[in-house]
This record gives sequence, structure tokens and C-alpha cells, in this order.
Amino acid sequence: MTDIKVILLDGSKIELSKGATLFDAACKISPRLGKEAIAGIVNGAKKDLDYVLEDDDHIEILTFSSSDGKEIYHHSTSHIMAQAVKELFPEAKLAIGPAIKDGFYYDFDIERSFTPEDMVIIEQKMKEIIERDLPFKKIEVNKEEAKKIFKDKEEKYKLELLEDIQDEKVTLYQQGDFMDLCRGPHVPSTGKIKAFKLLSVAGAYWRGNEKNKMLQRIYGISFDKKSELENYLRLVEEAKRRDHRKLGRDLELFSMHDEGVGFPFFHPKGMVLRNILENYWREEHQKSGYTEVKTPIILNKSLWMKSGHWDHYKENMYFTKIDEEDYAIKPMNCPGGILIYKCSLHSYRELPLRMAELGLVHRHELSGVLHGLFRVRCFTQDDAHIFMTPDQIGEEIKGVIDLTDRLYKTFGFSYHVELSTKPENAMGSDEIWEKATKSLEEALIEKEIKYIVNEGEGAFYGPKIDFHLKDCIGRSWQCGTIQLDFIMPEKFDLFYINKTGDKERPVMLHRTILGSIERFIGILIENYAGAFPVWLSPVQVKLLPIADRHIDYGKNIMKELKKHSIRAELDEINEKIGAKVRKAELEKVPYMLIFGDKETEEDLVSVRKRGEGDLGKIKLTRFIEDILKEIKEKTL
RNA sequence: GCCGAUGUAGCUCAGCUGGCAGAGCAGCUGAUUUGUAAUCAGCAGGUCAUCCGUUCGAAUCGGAUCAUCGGCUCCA
Repeated sequence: MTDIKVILLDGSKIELSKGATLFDAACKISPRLGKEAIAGIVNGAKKDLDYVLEDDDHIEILTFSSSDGKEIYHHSTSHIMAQAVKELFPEAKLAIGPAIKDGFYYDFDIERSFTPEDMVIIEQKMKEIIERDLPFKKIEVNKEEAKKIFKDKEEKYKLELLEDIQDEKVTLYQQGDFMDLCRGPHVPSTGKIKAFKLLSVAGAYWRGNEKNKMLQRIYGISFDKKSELENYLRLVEEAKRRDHRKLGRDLELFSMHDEGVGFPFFHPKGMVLRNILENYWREEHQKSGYTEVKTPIILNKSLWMKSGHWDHYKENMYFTKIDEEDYAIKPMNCPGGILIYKCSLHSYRELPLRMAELGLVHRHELSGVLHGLFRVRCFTQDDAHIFMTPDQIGEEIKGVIDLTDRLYKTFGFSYHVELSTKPENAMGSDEIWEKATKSLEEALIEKEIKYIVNEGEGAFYGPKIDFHLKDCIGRSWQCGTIQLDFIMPEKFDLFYINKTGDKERPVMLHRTILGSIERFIGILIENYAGAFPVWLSPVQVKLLPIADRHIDYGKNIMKELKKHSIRAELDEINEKIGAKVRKAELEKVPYMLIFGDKETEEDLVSVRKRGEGDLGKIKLTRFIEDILKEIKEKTL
């Protein structure tokens, strides 16, 4: 018997007897890998573990720890779920069941709608199937044979899928009595799945097209260890605990009302937070050479025709009439900013002109997508429009990148960058787009920032760089965006006077950093779980007298704190100190000052820090110094 | 917008097969004067989302509307 050699990922080779499978290779590398192996990659193609290797094959063994491995694992779990559903509800028709970023789903066409109780039964059945430890068998057949099989099974969606497959040969996977059209690969047997959970059921259109039939989609997730599933479920719980919609109400920051769906109401404490945020934003923009403007919310239709919004953005806009004339409520700030630019003649010496605007825009979002402060119908963009000469593009983009970096770091966020290119409904020529896209790319390369490219995801007037920031539990949020625009200056006939006294066309750059103030506040709430750093806290200090006779002392402290613009509240409620402390902790106030007979005699306060406890007695003046330092430095 | 679930006091929730609307927390009043995450007692609080219907009788059953939540991008 001759041996074969296969080449591993690191270039090393191992010897195997002829006829050896991927699984044999995994075992040979290490018994542990053999145990953990899910599937493998042979010469770049994903294969099942029972794939027979040949001499000089390049192989890689996949385990759950790789994203490819996870995907296969999730996909196999979706097949098990489909089998369970078919066993319980034979009338259900199978659509598709892929792995997704965070788990898997399977779409079914079935008359009844799945209930939470059904989920429990399906999970039960899945456990049974896993216990049966059925092998996943790969079957290769001709397309015609496959058609016959699924015709007999009356699986019309599978037949439809078959129609779209070009290859003559297709693969089927079978475990037990369950057979599915599938490219594979799969885990060797159902017993491989160690921990799973069905998460939710939702409607979804066949092939994502609303003209097609609505199917029922069941979502789930699986892991190769019970503890990892528990971790995942804990993270879901943690996200729920941080939900800004609940915290926003509990901490009296904002509210939502039926009378204005998608239009958030900011309460006094929410406004404190908002004003701090906006003031900080203004300071940083002034430092970076921006001026600030404010443009009207309602503007004449003619402006929106000219800007292209009428043609490209109408579905998302609100309209009104004034004196029989059509007006639109602005969905973006740029046309207003352009009118300001056009008010005067500009010299090349003025450029770049950086015009910032905290602009309130309204957009008609579908009712089903509204979500707290994250997805609303009116929001304040921290917008800016930079008018510049073409040779200033690079520097300006880099300037915006720097400012963005500074702002995000202040809140403790890390981030990643994505570049979006020309979309289908774009205005302007390919050359202009190419030039604009290249400028953005060059700035990123020069700044040594890694980025992902999203083809066709740009705005209709230009390509863009998006900043996605990452919160403390690992979720990412799209906030900042830089969009280069050669088209608006053209449409509005913008110009500046160059050195030689001739008119020249400026380039425009649209950008936001926080994105939407409302949304950013939502992100801050979730990131800090409502426990804001001192500089952002609506109430920074809570004054807690031990007994009623110490209230006057508290009022004096209050006066002192006010002198330094420290935001404090005095708790005058007739309660034991434990209850007052509890209340302040639940309100997530960063500092509590507690004072009774001992403190009043010596001008002291007992300091308690949120989440940490008693820090001991110090002079009030000392406390003020310390907290002012913390506020000034924006300590996290 | 579409599919599904949900909607009872400010909040969290109970209320069975139709028969007088309930609790805890929060609020108010009083007692207590408290030493680092809940003192005790009393009071008040409701168009059971809205409308229409079935019924002797509807929070409960049916329909419509509104809102909220989850999903509708991931393609064998």
C-alpha cells in the first residue's frame, strides 16, 4: 500500500495511507483536532470530513473556532431543525436554511403560524435527532434525478432553486429520512451539535421579494460547548439590560408618544446630556476651524428639484404647502448650506470653508423599522459642509478623519472604516465617481487606516467613508460618514475666484461624526448602561443627609457645588440612609455625598462612588477640586 | 409598508372555561430621625390601547384601527 502526502496550512507535510480521509488527517495531526474537527478545506474547497484525500492535497481542518467552521456547524443545525419541523409538521414546505453571521435560520411554507410552544416542541425534537446521531450523507445526483426526488416530495421551492442551478450535477445531503438540496459540507453526524437554541420566529418573503409569498422563518444559534451557548444568552441578556429605550425612560432622559411616532421627546435630564454633547462638539469644531450655521427646516420645492432630492429621495421626504406653493421638510442639510455659500462671492483665499450645522432633518422611515432613538423620523445631524479647491481634498479628508478619531476616543469607542462606491441610482459620470472614490481611498491609505469596501453602497451624489464604532459589549454602530461631492457644486453653479481672477468650481464634502445626535445619545446610553462618566451625567452628585436636621448643611453644600456648575440634587426624603443610597445607585448618579452629625461638625462629606461604595470622609473643598478635575479631563 | 406576537395604574406584572378591576414598586399623608442598595402604617391611583360587534352580561369572545416589540440584508 502506497502512502500519500498532504500539505498543511503552515506548509508542513504529513503522510497518510492511501484512501485516508480528511478525518484521518485531522486525527493524525492531533487526536484532539480529530475530536474537534467539523469539516475541512481541500485545495481551497470546503469538504466533508469523509472526503478521500489525494497525494499533494493542500488541506486545512476546520473546527468551531474558525468562522468557516462555525458556518458549517450552524448550517448543519439548520438542517436538523428542518428535519424536526418536517417530522412534526409534514405539510411544511422547505425553502432555504443558510447559516448567517450569528447563527442560522430556515424558511418554511406552512399554513399555521409557529407559536412559542411550537418552538419548545421543535427544540425537543431536535434534541432527539441529535441523540440519534444520524450521519450526514452526501449524495451526488444529476439535476434531473434531483428534480424527480423533490417533485415526489412536493418540495416546490427546492424545484425552483434547482431551476437556477447551472451545473449538471447537484448534491443532496441526507440524515435519517430527511433529505435536502445542499452544497454542503456538513458536520459528520447530528450528534456533533452540542448546544443550540431557537431564538425567534418571523415572517420573511421567499427570496426576499415582497411580491412573493410570505414564509415563516425560524432563527436559531448553536455552539460546540454548552458554556458558550450560556455565554451567548448572557450577552443577549446584557444587551437587554442596556436597552436605551428602557434606560431612557427609567433615567428620565427621553420619551416616545403615539402622538408623534418616531419623533423623540427630550426631558430635562436628557437635555442636559444633549447640551453637554453639543457644546463639546462645538468646542472641538471651533478648534478645527469650522464656523457654524443654521438653515431652515422647510424649504421650497424648487430647491429640492435642483438638488436632485426630488428625483432621488422623494419617498423619504415630507411635504407641505405654503400659500399654494409646494414645500418640503428637509431630509438633508446640504441644499440650505449651499444657499449660504451662494450669498457672497468667494475668493480662493477663503477656502477651505468649513461650515458646520446641527441640522434637524425629517425622513419618512417605514413604520416597521422605527426603533427607540436608533431609528427615528426626525433627528439632528452633526453635519458640516466643506467647500474647497480640488487640491485641498486630501488634506480636508484627513482633517475630518483626525477630528472623528479625537471625538470617538473621548467616549472610549474604537471603530472601523468602510468605503462605499457608486450606487445604481447615482448622478454624475463614471470619471467623476472614480476620481472622488480615489481621493477617499488615498486619504485612508495615507492615514494607514484599514477599510472594507462596499460596492454600490454610496450616496446618489458621491462615494463615502463610513465610521462604525464599537461599543463595550462588542456591537458596532455606523455613525460618522464622509461624502465627497462633485455634483452639487455643478448643479448649483457654485464657484470661487482663483488667483488669476477666474471663476472656478469648488468641491464639496459632506460629513457627520456623531451621525445623529439622538442616535448617538442612544449609543452612549447603551455603551455606559446608563452609568455615564461624570462629565456627561445629568446629575453628577447626590446629597444624602443622614437625618432631617442635616438638610440645611446639605443646602449649603448645594450652594457651593452650584458655584462651580456642578450638577447636584439634594435628597430631602424622610428615609433611612440605606434607602437614599439605593435610590441614588439606581439613578446611576456617579457620586453620593453623605453627611450626618460627624460631618457637619468638621465641614466634611463622606464620599460614596457609584458601583464602588464608601471612599471615606474628606473636606468639601477637596471633593470639589477632585470632581472638577474629573469633569475637565472627561475621565471615563 | 409586510408577517408574527403583544397592549390592564407612572413602572413591572396577575386576572382561569365571559359574572363587582388586583398586587408589588413609584406617588401622596402620617409616624419614625435613621450611618452607605428598600422603616412602618394609611390614602390615592383605571375609558382594561381605540372603535364596532356577539351576549342578559366583555379586560376576557370576534372584527377593524392605532401603537409597541421581533423579523423582513444574509439565498441550495
